[in-house]
Amino acid sequence: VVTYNTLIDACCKLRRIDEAFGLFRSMVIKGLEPNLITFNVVLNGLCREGRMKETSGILDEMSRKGYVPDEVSYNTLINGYCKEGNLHQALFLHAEMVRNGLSPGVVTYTSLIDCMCKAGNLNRAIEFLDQMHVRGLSPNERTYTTLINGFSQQGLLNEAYRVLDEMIGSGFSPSVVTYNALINGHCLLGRIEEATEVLQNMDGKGLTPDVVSYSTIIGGCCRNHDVDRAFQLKKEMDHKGILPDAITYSSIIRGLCEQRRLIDAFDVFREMLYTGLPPDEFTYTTLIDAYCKEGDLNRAFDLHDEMIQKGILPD
RNA sequence: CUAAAUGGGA
Repeated sequence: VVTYNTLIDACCKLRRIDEAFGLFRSMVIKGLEPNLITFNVVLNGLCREGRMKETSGILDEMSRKGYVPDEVSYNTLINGYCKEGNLHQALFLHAEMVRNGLSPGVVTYTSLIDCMCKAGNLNRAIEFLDQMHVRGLSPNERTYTTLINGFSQQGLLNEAYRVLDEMIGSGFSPSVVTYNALINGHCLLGRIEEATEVLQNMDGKGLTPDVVSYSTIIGGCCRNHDVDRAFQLKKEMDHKGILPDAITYSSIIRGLCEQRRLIDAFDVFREMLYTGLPPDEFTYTTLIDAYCKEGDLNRAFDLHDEMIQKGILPD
């Protein structure tokens, strides 16, 4: 059963949920009883795909077999509904888990805080943080990072840094993710200089900027119509041995398209192919959109066909 | 063996 659970989980994480279901069903055929973890893994697979409707069927199947959802099950579902933007259902499940005698833990609260942040309701996020303290729970590094990201996304950098201080004061070391959230906050305000400073200060904290750190700033430069600076940063990445990914490339392509530099954009696209990085749906959509806007429908259709041929489905 | 946080398109 453990082997199956591991395999099913791996399929879910690779977004091969159909194979996951195949394995799940074949367990029963082989006479293996799925356990609570199996069900949790399957629930998580559905949640990750945004297939929340299908979770009730699995929950029914669970209860038919006599399994009662545990904290992990609830956290999985709460997070799924949060990502879907269904705050109501997330809060309902939070109440239900308490009603069923389960104690929401730090993971539950971090999900709810993230949910509120993404909904732009930072006051509500802080309320949950306070509620955690009342219940004797301590936020962890991820909880703080979630909040810092929430404030950064809203352009409330002072608040974000206040949380950072609190985080450090509580004995936590900000991670690369924490700093990346702050970098993004600076970029969203168009303050690329500051973002770059944060990036540079990371080294002194014993942290190495990663592909996200760079892609964030590259995206920020492109939004500011400064593609040249984006190229500079891309060079710096190459120099440091940080491998760009599809997002890094798509950001640059997007910046070039916006400047109507479609020839350059296509060159970058070719470089991407050349380095063996598979473009994804976003990359294609960016280019197709740009060619359409230029009235070059032939190239747009060529790319459309190319993406289908590569098994990337247009949406 | 399962749950929470950071970057790109329309």
